[in-house]
Amino acid sequence: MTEAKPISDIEAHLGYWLRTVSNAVSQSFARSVEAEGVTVAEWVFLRMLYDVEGIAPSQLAERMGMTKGAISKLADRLVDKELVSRDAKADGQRGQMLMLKPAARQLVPRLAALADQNNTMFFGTLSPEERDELERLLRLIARERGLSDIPTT
Amino acid sequence: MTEAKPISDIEAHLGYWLRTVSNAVSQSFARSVEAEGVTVAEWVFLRMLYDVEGIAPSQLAERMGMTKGAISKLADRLVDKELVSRDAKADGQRGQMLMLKPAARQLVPRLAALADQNNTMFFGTLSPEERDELERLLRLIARERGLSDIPTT
DNA sequence: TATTGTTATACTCTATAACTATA
DNA sequence: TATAGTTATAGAGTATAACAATA
Repeated sequence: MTEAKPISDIEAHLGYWLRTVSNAVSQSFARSVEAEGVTVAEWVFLRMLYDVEGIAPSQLAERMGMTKGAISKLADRLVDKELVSRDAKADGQRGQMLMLKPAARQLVPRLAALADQNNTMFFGTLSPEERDELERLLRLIARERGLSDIPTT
Repeated sequence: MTEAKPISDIEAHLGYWLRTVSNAVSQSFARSVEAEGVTVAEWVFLRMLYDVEGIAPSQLAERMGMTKGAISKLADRLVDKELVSRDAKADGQRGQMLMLKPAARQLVPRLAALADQNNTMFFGTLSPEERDELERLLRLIARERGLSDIPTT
């Protein structure tokens, strides 16, 4: 029989569980918003636009940690769905302006409710203190590693 | 100006940060194992096979939370790379047997080292107690939601 | 004939890089 | 002529479902 050399994976576990739980949460959420006709990435896109008057694709790309190309494609879909408008910036400014259309302003709160529902399903078993701690640790890592420091609130 | 109705997203935050951090960890790890010629999913696949003598594709699919089709495709790639063997089960048993080839037995510990390195990079700023707590909370959620209760160790 | 596995199809996500438009 | 954005290409991941093989 082949000897399985034991691998020290105390730390590897953390990455493993993080990925496992995150994927499950995202997949579940994807199913839940599917009925509203959007994907998870589209939800994040819309959610970000909800809090601002308008934003340039390049800026959104930075905030979402995606490339210009990816944002462009996402924007295409959302424009097709009549949820987002894409206009040239005013006067002497170069570039574009992405904005939510009225339909999306109504949609986002519904999606947010689904997000809450989904999160309750997964994190509801944790105590409020545990949830706070989990969020604190995740934000800590995000900040340390320079990940999007978007408030999102 | 458009009124941005405030959305209660205390809980939505948790899912958001979870996804953000998890994606960053996975992407970073993907880059790191790319040099060894494997993807993250392939790493998980190989890691699972490392601890067993052999396993049926169907069983692996269940453990990895993937469909048969996805496992089949993954297995194809790994067989092409000469890292995994795919043989009919012995005697009267139906189905197949996936096993690591010797090259993979040497590879997995190297990948595990990269995983440790990657995890240290992301979780190293947390104290040991915080890391334990993070893992405890993630495992708790995974168990509650019936996610793969694989020890992985 | 169930069960196991493969193949075909399709879509999202992501990245890179070449290309276009314009202030 | 930089900069902003689009388009083309490609590969990974995932899912569904039709199909094949076999104990």
